[in-house]
Amino acid sequence: MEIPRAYNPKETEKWYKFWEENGYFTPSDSTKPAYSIVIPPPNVTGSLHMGHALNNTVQDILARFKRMQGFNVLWLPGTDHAGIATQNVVEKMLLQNGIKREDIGREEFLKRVWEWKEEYGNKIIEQLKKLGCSCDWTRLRFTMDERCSLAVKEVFVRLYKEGLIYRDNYIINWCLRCQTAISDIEVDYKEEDGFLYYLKYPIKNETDFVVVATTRPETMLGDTAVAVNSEDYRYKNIIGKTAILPILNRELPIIADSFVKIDFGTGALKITPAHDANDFIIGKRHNLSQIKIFDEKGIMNEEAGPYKGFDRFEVREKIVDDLKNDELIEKIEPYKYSIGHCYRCRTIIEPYLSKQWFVRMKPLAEPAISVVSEKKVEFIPDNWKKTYLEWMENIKDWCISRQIWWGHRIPVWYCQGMLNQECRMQDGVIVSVDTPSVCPHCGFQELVQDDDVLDTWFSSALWPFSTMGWPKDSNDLKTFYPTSVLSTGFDIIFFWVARMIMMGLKFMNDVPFHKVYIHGLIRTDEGKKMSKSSGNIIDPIDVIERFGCDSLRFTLSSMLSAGRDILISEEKMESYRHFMNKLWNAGRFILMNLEEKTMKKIEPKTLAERWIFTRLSKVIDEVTKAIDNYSFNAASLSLYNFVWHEYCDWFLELEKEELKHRKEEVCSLLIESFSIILKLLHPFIPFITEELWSKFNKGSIMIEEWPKPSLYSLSWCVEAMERMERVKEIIIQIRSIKSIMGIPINKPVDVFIKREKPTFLDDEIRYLSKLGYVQNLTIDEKIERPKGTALIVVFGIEIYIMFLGIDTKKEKGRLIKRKNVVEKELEGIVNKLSNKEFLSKAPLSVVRKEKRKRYILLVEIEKIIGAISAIDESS
RNA sequence: GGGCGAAUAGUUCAGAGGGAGAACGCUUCUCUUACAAGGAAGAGGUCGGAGGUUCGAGUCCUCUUUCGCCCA
Repeated sequence: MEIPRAYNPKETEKWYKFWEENGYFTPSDSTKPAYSIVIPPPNVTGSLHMGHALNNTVQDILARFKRMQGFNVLWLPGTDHAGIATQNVVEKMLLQNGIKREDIGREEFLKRVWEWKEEYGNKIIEQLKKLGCSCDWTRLRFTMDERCSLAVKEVFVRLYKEGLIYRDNYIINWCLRCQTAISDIEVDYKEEDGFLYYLKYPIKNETDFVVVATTRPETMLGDTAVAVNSEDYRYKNIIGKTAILPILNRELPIIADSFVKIDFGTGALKITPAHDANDFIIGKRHNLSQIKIFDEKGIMNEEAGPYKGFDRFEVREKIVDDLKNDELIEKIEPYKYSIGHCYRCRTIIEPYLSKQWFVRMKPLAEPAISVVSEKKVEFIPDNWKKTYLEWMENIKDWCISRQIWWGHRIPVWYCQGMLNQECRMQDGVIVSVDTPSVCPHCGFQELVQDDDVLDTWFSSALWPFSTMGWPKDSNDLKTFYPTSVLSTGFDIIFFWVARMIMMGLKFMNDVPFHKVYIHGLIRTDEGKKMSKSSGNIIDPIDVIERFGCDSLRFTLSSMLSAGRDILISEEKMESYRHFMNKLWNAGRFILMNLEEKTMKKIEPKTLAERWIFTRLSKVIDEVTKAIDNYSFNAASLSLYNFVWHEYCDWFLELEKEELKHRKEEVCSLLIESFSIILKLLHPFIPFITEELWSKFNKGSIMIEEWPKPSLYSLSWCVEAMERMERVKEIIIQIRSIKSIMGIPINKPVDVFIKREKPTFLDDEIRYLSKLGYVQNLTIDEKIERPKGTALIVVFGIEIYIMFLGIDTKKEKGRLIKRKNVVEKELEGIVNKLSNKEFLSKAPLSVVRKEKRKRYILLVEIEKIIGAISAIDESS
């Protein structure tokens, strides 16, 4: 049978449809042990980037591997509604037609978002299919679908009833562009160049001033106190006095608080409880009033007096000018300070006093800390555990309400009547899974639902069980929860992993997954982050088009060493595409020799056969262990090297000769060995392996059984390995010496081996003649160095190669060079072996090994010296 | 300021107590009957620095330099 000369990935990628149509992605046999993974749901607005490609390649390798190992595998896919991001996308689209979301209202806007989702939201799903992902698409989920929404409401209500969700006026992070609160971890802090302004506040009824330092002078308008540290002798006498806020002439008590750092600025701190998180806490401690000076858009309100109506940053300049005029600025120093930005839109975040919903985290965090310290959830690599624990131990309450429209509407209604004591006690708050028609407290019929929606991560936190049917008691939950492993990047350990663990423990009474595999970031070959703005993005879909999906996957997996960033380049993709071509051609070679597909079970016969099946057993073992340990790079590289440099370079070459004599047997062995190789490679490169498999075998490789090492006797294996290593080494040396002598590799030579004849098998002699181009081989213990030969010593065996008209100068030079190398090595060994402590303290096996090495090197040196003096004598 | 990680061949990385390795790149030879996206041979490294533990240290410990990331 003939297949194309060159590997064409496009031809192989058709198999995806076949797998899906045959239902191979759907778990079917519940008698098998379960293995489950939930996909980290990509944003519904997203398109596949290299990070997705990496993460999903990992999951697919595991899913396919476990499926072949006989597990009932569920890989549950889905997408995330991505509240703010999606709302932004649809808003932008509407704006192109001049429509603002406020123009069409909430209901209509949401309708448009859903329409958008139906039309464009499946892009990334299609891309995952292109990547070969074996997800169970019959269970495709969306964080906003009915099932997940129900879970969200249920969780909210239960947490509220337990007092773990509360509503409070608090300093939150307000994004002026997104027009919503965001949580603490959604704020990125960046160092920026700014100024430290020293403002002089007069002290009431005195001529003196207290000088406060601030980076945000405009916030003075909201100041309600000045604080100093009671330990600070400079200020001891002013505690209890009153300062006068310039411009507004507000009276500010001067208070003492240990939070104030004596050595920062002047040691006196202006307190703005409504616009700074620390000041807010100090304000609470001292019962200070909270004055908001600007609205949600950053525009000054009436509290700002003369500055009303201006933007907050304009006000900064104005105030500084005005204070300068009044000589109330002592100095302005350049100052680097860390400032928060919205992680989504980069806008500077304002700490803002606002009424929001919060989750009380401490009680949820405690059990989530235990399961990780007790290794019920294991991080791979292990060091992420520390990051996780540190964050969890210092966790703060989670602000979950968002002032946007797209998302899970908070299941809270406010009674507009508050007719009785009970209702007033509850502040008219009704929390319910189902939409209430009357107030359960007072029976009033006018109820208004909370406008806000929940943080998208709130629904993501429930993902491992909401997707499986919770709060119903579903079969999927019984079978597949807890999941086996979660694969993700370290950037969302706090956002997502931690919250899933907390929610899983709270509502399922069990961890959501046993292992968390954390992979590195994809970077460019220069180690830079890929980003749209630097234009250095490598698009996985583009790579798949050009190099094939399997090349991409194999590139990623071969670089996937736990916890390390991955630098990719087109060069690498290309080199792994070469590997695909190599594999393709190995298959092609076997096919070309095949007369019929039927394979008989044949025992390996020749040395090369015994050797390759021994090696294969070892490789099966290595690869299985490597995948089990998440060492994807070790698994792929071990397969790469085995296939290319052992199977193709040696085994196939040697079997070419065998094919001439025992075709049927050899074909069976070729198919058997190659089929095992294909199976081992299948989780990494599913398409090419399926395509090649289909040429030799019936059925799909996807549902084949994972190979197990063959059981051969140890001595059989050891002998095959040793002999093969020896004959390979002799061949390599013969080639090398020919190359040095400037003789073509394939020029036949006569070779003499000083050994008893029976120490070499016929197989070995044939291999020497085939791959070493040895013409006449003499094996005899009594050989004395024949004239006109070059010497090599392999594992202590003297071997002479006859060259007509040998260049004795070159040969002498070569021998001297070799002698130097061997002498140096020998010196080290001799030193070791003459060290008494080494002899007495090192393990016996090591000592024995060193002695053996010494012996072999001594023999080689002796022979080399002999050869050199023979050259000297004859010249 | 606290934490984590990295530093090994020109490049990207593996190796985690007993012979410094791979891939890519480079040099030379080679269109050989599966594959020139191939084959063969080669050059290239005081394993960031200093100390220590050990019979023995890329490998373990301490300190240090440089770079990267996270948290405050």
